[in-house]
Amino acid sequence: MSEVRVRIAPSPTGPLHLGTARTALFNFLFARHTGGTFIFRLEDTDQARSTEAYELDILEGLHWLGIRWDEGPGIGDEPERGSYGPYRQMQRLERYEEAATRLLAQDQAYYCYCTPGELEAERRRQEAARETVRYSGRCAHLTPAERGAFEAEGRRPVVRFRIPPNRTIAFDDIVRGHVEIDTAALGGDLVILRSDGTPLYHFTVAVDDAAMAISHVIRGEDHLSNTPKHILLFEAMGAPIPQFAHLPLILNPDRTKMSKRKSQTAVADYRAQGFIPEAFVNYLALLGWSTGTEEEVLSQAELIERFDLSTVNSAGAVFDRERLVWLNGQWIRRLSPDDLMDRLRPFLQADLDAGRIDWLPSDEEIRALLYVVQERLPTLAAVGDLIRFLFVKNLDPDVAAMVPKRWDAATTAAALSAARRTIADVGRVCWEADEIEPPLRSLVEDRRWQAGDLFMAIRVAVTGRTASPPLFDTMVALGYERTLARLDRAIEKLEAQAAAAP
RNA sequence: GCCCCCAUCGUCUAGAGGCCUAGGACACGACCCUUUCAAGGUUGAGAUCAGCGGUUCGAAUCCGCUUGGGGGCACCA
Repeated sequence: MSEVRVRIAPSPTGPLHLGTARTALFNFLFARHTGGTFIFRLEDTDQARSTEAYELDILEGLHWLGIRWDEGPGIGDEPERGSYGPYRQMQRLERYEEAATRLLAQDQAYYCYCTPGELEAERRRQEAARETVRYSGRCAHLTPAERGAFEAEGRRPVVRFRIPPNRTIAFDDIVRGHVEIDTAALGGDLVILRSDGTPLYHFTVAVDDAAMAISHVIRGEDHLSNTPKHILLFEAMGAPIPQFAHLPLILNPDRTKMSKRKSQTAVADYRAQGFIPEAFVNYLALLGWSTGTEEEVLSQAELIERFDLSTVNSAGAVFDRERLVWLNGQWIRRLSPDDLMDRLRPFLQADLDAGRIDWLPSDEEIRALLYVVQERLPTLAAVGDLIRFLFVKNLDPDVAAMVPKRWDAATTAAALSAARRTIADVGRVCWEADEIEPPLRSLVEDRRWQAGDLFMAIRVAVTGRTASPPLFDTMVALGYERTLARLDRAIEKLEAQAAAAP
């Protein structure tokens, strides 16, 4: 078998899309598994919609996911790599022109002078007559005189590639098996060069895949019906035909092709929401493929080792955010403390910028909290919800939340006062969770309280919420002075409440 | 409209003719653990394998049809 060369060829007409990321990943996994070459090529011939910002978003997004290419553009100041370049189609225009010229010379392509208006009218008529919509081939056999007349009118021709009218194109798709499509269904002769001379997608794909010696074309199922056009172009250029593998589409919950209208499709958004690349890659790899075992949490290395294109599913897969969140939690729990700390910092900074906390916790403060926080994080962005109360100056605990069902405001105030004395005594000696808990438990026992009642009252007093990391660790993180101050403030509020409504 | 593809729990999937009274995971319920929230553990509910015909001693698995869904048919990619 010849060398494996695969490619991802996104178009910078939008931010990195989930589907592009998944296709890139499958190409990458296949290349790494087989020891082949993974190529990145930018399809930027749609000048009207392409932007540099999108290009950067795609480059950086794939990089963030840990998907590296062997050939393709560099990021930032990095130079382009690979000997089949350039890898930006706008820098390959002469090649398409040359290829088109060759096809014209061989009469496999011709100039077409139909205007967009004429084409539009033709299509309407076909639709009205319930005919198959296709280019009629009006310009397929113009005489030099006719061409001259059109030129004299000032018409600028497109170049069309001749699609044979009655041929069945067959290929063996790696994921779908044998596929046959009749050329009659292809819509007639294909425009390969616009009237301004720039090339169109189906043409550039075939020219570049041939020039870059692509061995396997791995892409979304939405290209399945277009494959015969590409095969015909490969044939016309005398290029070998690559193997095809059409991946199932990623779907909206209503099972239509995933779109930004109905789902969140930008990879950057997931990143901003605190998903980590390990989980994202893991999730994407398992959308439409599985190892065949019951393994679910897999690293990039494990995915590469197990990946097999021939066991990719053929049915579309609904994107399930809940499952992604679960995997994200799995991966967050596997991070080392230092790593987690580094990844959390930007999210805490964002909380500070948004005014949700009053100062940025120091590394020591974060480190002290890691072990209580790590198993509670579904996403990195959730860190604020978990520990925000530690980094605000003032807390205004809700009295109703503080008072357990069995108590009223006055008894809660009294209980907290007793607890405050106990805590104050402990803290002077040694401010550690193991030192705080026993005396509070004996207090509970002496007074015949329910442990949960007292602890909940303290929790709300000290954190302002009914759900928090473990209470004693939380108090340690808060510090002796601030814990007491918050208890005092809570007792004040409770007493005021008790006095107002006895 | 025409062409192509697809079809197992709500979702992602295992399943390559007997191992399937269909397994796992997410989500959901219960219980255990427990100071709350998580995490973890145990467990439950959840799929007449879209339907109908065939092939076969035997079908979720092979074939055909039907139905349903999706995708493609640009001087977009």
